[in-house]
Amino acid sequence: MSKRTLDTFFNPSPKKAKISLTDSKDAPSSHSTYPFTVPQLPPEISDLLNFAPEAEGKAIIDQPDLDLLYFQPYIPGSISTPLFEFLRGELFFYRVKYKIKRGPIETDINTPRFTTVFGVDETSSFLPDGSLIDATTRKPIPKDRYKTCKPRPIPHCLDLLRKLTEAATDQRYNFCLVNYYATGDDSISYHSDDERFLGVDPAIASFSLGAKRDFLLKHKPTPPSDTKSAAAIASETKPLKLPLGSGDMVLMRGSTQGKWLHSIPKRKGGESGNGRINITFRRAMVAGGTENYYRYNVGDGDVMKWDAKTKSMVVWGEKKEGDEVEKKEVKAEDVDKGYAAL
DNA sequence: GTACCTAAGCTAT
DNA sequence: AATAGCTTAGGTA
Repeated sequence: MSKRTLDTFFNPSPKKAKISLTDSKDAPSSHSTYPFTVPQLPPEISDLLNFAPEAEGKAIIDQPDLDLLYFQPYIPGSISTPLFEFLRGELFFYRVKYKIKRGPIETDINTPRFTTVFGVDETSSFLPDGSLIDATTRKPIPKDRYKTCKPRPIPHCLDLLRKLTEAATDQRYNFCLVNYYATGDDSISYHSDDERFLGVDPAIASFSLGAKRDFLLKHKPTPPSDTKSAAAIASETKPLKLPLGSGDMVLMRGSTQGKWLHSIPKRKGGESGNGRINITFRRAMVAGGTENYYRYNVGDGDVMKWDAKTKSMVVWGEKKEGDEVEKKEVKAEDVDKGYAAL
């Protein structure tokens, strides 16, 4: 005879039967374009994200054409390190390689940072099942809309941050770029995120997690002018240095991208070895933006994943013999506007 | 202040 | 956008 109790007789188990893993609210994010699934944030992190921003944003508008809002920090201090370690440990990254030609000499560039990207431009949107529809007609997109990439939906863990950031900054974002700077040798040189496909005066929210790194901004060179004072030129030339700490967020808006350059320079010692993650949210308006971001932030190289044992990014998944993957070469001419990081 | 050393910044390719 | 190689800045004794 069964040992079934009265209690279980009158309270039959509610689980097992119907609730599948993929329906569950805390199911990992998966998609045909992901090399592996990405877990959702543990509650001890996501619960506290709702208390962000921890500090009020401070406007930095005291220089010509500069419009920043600096949250120091934005992410509560109690979760910035756990969030950093979660993302470093759970996301897939790429070390993009390409060639540049300087005069007659061709040089191999090994991008000095790890990157990954999610999102799709305003002309398309993802359905819950992961398929892409046209944003206007709500019908499946034409097969040739994205010729060189397969857009990836933003995983839940990053999409939560995206939504909170939209609310806090009164802006909309459809792309999430993530960069990992493993040591002080990783960097990004001066550039602007002023691609045409972002539209005029784009707003870009940039989060820092992990090791502290200097963020340098300087005005773009201005055409010579007789009417400009030496002091005015000096103020446009002097770089501004923000010591970005874990949890900080910088919202760059208005004419900032059009008129200023920014970089994360290489650094000796100190922060080296701890690693820093940068997350940017931005809004691409046309399909060309999607092609560009995937080409230069995913590329066609190996998938990399954090290895806790060696405390480093290692190639994920072993290639078996006999299934060589064909790789396309990136042309130097296409690279100039390719990167958009910080 | 001065000499020395290293990190940071600049620029042509 | 990245780097090498050079110049300048900054710290230390």
